Amino acid sequence: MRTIRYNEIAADLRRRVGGGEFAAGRLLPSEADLTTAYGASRVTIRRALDLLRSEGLVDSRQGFGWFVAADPLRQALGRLGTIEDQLDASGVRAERRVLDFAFVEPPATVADVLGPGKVLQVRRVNLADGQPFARITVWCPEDLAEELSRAEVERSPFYELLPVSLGGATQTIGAAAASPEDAAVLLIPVGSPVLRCLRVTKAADGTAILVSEHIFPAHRTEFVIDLPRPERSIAPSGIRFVDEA
Amino acid sequence: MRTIRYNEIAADLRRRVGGGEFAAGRLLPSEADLTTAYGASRVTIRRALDLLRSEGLVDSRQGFGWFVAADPLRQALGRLGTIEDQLDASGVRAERRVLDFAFVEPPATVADVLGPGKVLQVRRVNLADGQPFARITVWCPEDLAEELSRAEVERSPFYELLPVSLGGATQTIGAAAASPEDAAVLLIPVGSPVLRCLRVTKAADGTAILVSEHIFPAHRTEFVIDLPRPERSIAPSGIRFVDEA
DNA sequence: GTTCTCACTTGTCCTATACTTGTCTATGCG
DNA sequence: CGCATAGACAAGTATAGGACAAGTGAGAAC
Repeated sequence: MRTIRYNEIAADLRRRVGGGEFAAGRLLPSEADLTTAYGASRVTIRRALDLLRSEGLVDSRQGFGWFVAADPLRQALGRLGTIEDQLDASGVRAERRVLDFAFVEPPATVADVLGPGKVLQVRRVNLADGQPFARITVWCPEDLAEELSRAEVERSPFYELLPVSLGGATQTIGAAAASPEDAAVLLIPVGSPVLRCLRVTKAADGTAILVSEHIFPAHRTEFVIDLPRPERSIAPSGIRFVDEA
Repeated sequence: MRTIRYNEIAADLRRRVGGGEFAAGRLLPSEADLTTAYGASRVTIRRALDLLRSEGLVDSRQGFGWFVAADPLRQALGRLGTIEDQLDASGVRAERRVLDFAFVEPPATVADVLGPGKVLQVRRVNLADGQPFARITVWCPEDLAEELSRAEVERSPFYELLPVSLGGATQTIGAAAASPEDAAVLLIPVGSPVLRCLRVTKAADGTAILVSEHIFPAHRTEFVIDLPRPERSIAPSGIRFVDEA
């Protein structure tokens, strides 16, 4: 009975990865180490690892190594994506409607982050299956927003329109009572609870390029955060608690 | 197991900063001191410090030094920790008060997660500097809670009392209006906005062992989440958006 | 008081080494 | 032809060690 070597190795690695020997986010031994450990050639080891990658179990970065991938669902949604993407992924028809498109002096809180100077302020409402879903205000520095048109902003998310590569974001989640504007746009009573998310998006070089405020009606929305096993994860999960009092 | 040195150093510094060894606003040892202390090169030390800066824990000024970031309550843990730890770390006196301690039939939503059978239900209020800060209800399966006393629960967080190793948690963050019970405990008006966090904690083997509901008054609290740069992150942060409608 | 100097700090660049994955070729075996 | 071994090279990463510029702060000199 002839067995396929890389399938054996893949099965063994699958067991080790799934069995928690390598927890999410941790590095696997290098291909060279695995070569000696399994007594197989590097090509064979790589075929086994490629198999595991195609299953979404592990991933690699050149020059760095192989590591255990997070839960595929988490992975897909954990990236810096738009809410529309996430809705699309769950089969909900998402729609954007621009209420307001103007270059203005930013509010103080926005100026603190983006620096002085005029900004493009876009007010939008997002609809999911025709229902108002989120009231969004985006502020973007004037020099980055020069080329943007109202139609473009209505059609595509900001992330796709800006001519810079994104570096990450910090999001603050809080609760608040719906303001009259929120209530009018979201079709909810004034004072009813809403989730308020303030997101600061940074470019790859670390400069803040986008500030956005998302208001969600509480009854329709919630955030889910996975806190990884504390001691095992390379990247800290990044949730922290803040008192703004 | 391969490890990345700057990640280890960052983890150690994170612990020292969060643990109060360096008080808010205080200077950290200079990079030169840290290189000798950790036996690493300056490049490595700086990568660790840059990591901590990206998390908002520390900051630096040329010619001056590295210091713990200004906002005292921002220097939280990130890890799967208790809110009390995070308050302690920032010098706020945290206090737990048990309101209710009973073995009961769980609500349906809790039974869905923990399975059938009686559970220990503990209602608590957390105080920060004497002010009610969070209203917490914890449900724990009866067989795990047999040895727990009311005094123990008042004294220590659940995480330290359970005889199992923790595997991670999933936390849901939503907004709601304060119920009469919330209002009475937190000293806020009925109907005012609150943050409602439902956390399911799992053991290392993946079985759910704890369900807890945390109610925070909106005006005092918010969550901060860092979404890392997509392509550089090993373990995605794992925030996802859900629609519960 | 003001100004200067000097020690010390971080910010930014460089070179160099070792190690990793990504990709390719050549070869043997059934 | 698929599977395996062996090797070579490119590209990326981690770390060490160094050099220099620029900012800070305290004390000396005036």
